[in-house]
Amino acid sequence: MSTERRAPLDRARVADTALALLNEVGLDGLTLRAIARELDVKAPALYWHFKDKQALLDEMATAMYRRMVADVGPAPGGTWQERLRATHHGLRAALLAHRDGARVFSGSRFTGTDHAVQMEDTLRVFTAAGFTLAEAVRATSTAYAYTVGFVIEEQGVRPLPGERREGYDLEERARLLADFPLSAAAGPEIFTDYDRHFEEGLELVICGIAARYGHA
Amino acid sequence: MSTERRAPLDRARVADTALALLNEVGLDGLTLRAIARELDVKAPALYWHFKDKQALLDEMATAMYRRMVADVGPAPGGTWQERLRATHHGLRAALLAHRDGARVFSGSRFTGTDHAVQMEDTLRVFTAAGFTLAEAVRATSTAYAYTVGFVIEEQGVRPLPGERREGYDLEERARLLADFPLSAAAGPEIFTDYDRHFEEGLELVICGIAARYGHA
DNA sequence: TTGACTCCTTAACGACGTTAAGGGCAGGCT
DNA sequence: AGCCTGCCCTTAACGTCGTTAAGGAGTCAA
Repeated sequence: MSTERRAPLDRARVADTALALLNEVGLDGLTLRAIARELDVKAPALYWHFKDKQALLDEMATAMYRRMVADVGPAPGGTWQERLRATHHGLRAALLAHRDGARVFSGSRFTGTDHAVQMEDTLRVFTAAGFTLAEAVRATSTAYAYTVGFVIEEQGVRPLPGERREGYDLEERARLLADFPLSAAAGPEIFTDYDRHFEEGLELVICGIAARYGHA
Repeated sequence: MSTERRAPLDRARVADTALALLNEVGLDGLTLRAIARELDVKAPALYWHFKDKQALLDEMATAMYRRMVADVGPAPGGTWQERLRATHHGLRAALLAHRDGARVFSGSRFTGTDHAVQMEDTLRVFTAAGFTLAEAVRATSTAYAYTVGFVIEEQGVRPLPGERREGYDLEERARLLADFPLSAAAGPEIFTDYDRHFEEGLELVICGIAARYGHA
């Protein structure tokens, strides 16, 4: 008989396990009992490490952000445009890495101040390029809102890359919107090719920042 | 004794009542039992009109959109910039009109095809201004993602205009981020004056569309 | 040996979304 | 008049959820 005792839980391991489970069951299926089962523990044990479920979701969001920062890396010597492209491609990838990732992320707040490292880096790149701090914050916040909004929409249609939620049949949509020819024709332009469309929208935002604040 | 019988429910009245209740209790408190109580009815009665709770939330989102369209009105003779400004100010106002409005809205899908009237109007304005359909969809979708993302963030901090969620004290934030001077100084630029900041971000998007697609 | 601290269990509570079964009331048919 | 059909709602209940209360097993220091 094995007398080995499981190593004690910690917040990071719980969050990682919960993120893995999220991909299988989705946010609605992500119950404390299911997470606990995955950790070989009973549900109330989680309350030793988190004050409530929201605190666990916050830790999950923080873990997602940390992973994104690790993938993107620190600010290199590039332009503010390259920086913005890199961070927001990374952010979208981090959100897409988990089913309902954007909903989890946008409904939570970071624990700790780790996220400030990246924020500081980015703001430094912008102010060094001649932006005022207010302009830099406007530019990055606008791009951030765009990315989060985009991925929320995207995951509403496509929970995980490759899957597709029911009720989004393009042909049926075209039939329903027969009286609205432009809207009907817009279907493929809205509901396909999210990678390219995200990129194009991000370029629109970047162009706008350059045009309005004049730091080409 | 009053033998008057309550008029039968219908989907619209249920959705309206639920939206009113939403402002008092928030999305987490918006239970079918509470909605039913407000309508002087028992919870299972709602299942006669909606197949499940999500269908009711979809109807609520549709009602929000309808109200926004009514406020904005049909496409006037203005430019595409004016059109974009009008619709997205209207959209933000509609989302802000209800606590957790953006979360309800972004998690739901419209019932029916009413929303296509406005979409068609907008796409017509853009194509008439010289945009290809693909450009028009990119432009409007980008602005849409921005607005939804912005208001989700906004309502995370400020559930209803005038209120402020706890845990967002600017002074405490500045103290925590003492090691990150730019991020610390960015606080007021992020967490105050949402009206003006939304407008500025929207102008960035509009500038980007004009610059990249060249239809001044 | 005792006591404190850490990390987890068992048991239970109230609330939730949802389903099953059926009842009252309207209107049209015989 | 009686009956049927369909609409709109009720009562009762099921299983699951987040969460709390109480306590137990293990570790380590005094």
